[in-house]
Amino acid sequence: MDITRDTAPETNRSLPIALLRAREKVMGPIRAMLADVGVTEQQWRVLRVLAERGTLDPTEIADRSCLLMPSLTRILQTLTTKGLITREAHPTDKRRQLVSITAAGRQLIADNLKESQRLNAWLRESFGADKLDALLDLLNELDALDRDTRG
Amino acid sequence: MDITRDTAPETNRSLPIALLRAREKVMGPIRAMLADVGVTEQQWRVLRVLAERGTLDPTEIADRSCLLMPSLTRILQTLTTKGLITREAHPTDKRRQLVSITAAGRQLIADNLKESQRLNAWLRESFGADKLDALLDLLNELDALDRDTRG
DNA sequence: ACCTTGCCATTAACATGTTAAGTAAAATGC
DNA sequence: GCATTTTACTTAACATGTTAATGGCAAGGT
Repeated sequence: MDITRDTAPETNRSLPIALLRAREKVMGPIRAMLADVGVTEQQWRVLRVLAERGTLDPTEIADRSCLLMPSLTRILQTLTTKGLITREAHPTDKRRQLVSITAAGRQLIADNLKESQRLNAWLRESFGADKLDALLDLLNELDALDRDTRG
Repeated sequence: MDITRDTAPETNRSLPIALLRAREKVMGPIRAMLADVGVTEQQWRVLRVLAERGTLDPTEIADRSCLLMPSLTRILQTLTTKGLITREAHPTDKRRQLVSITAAGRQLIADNLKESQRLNAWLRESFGADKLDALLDLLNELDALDRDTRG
């Protein structure tokens, strides 16, 4: 009746679950901060990418912010309505768009940057800088698995 | 104009993004497998928990499968419709329910167990058992951050 | 020019994530 | 015993995740 030994590992040794819990731990405070200014975690990611890289087309935004195109389509609509981004047609390729962050968008980022950095600093201090770096290295290595085997 | 140096780290050094990418890397093949039998990743987690622990109330299922109650409510409805679980009233507490997996539910798990183990084995081999364990340790440690400081 | 192919973005349809509010029943306090 | 609070679950409303299909446009081949 008890099939525990035949199934996948317990939840704390299950990588998908462990990744989920860790992400929730890290994102909780950030979500709370962003909720106060009325943007979601995903919208924040898009704004950050645009602030860092400048004008981009949706495909590249999706890649850099880890969003699927259908989600991004809706998010860009929302951000446009909120006046945080602008969209214009690509000069030569009519399939594409060019998305830019507005002054209001940059202001929103500026307003939350310090708090965001505070949270990062707390994590680094409370978890340990060495462990945090080790964790990031392992995660990046995991993400690169298939790409490496092809090269 | 370039505010990169004043903002949070690049995406590959951003823990939330790194966790997201790593999770997608691990979950992709599992999702593909589950799609073939018509259950989602979350439904699979619920069935697994019920198979491992036996009859449970929704609150404990939510805790063990890392789902919020509103999501779980819908998932339990779906699984009931699919005939994979059954729900009965708690004998003494009328607020509660008791959820059990059906024979069909156990069969679904049995049918996918080997493939699931194959994917786990591939990950362990391809990423390295030592690294995988180190990663799980770090993730669990991160998840336990606040609890430790309170004790 | 024409046709095929591929790409960019959107839409559709369904499932889940997330927060807040609601409902019913149990536990608590006086 | 009754009012208050707490608990368990549900519902609502909106945003995103996910896969498949669609429409408009560009590129290549003939």
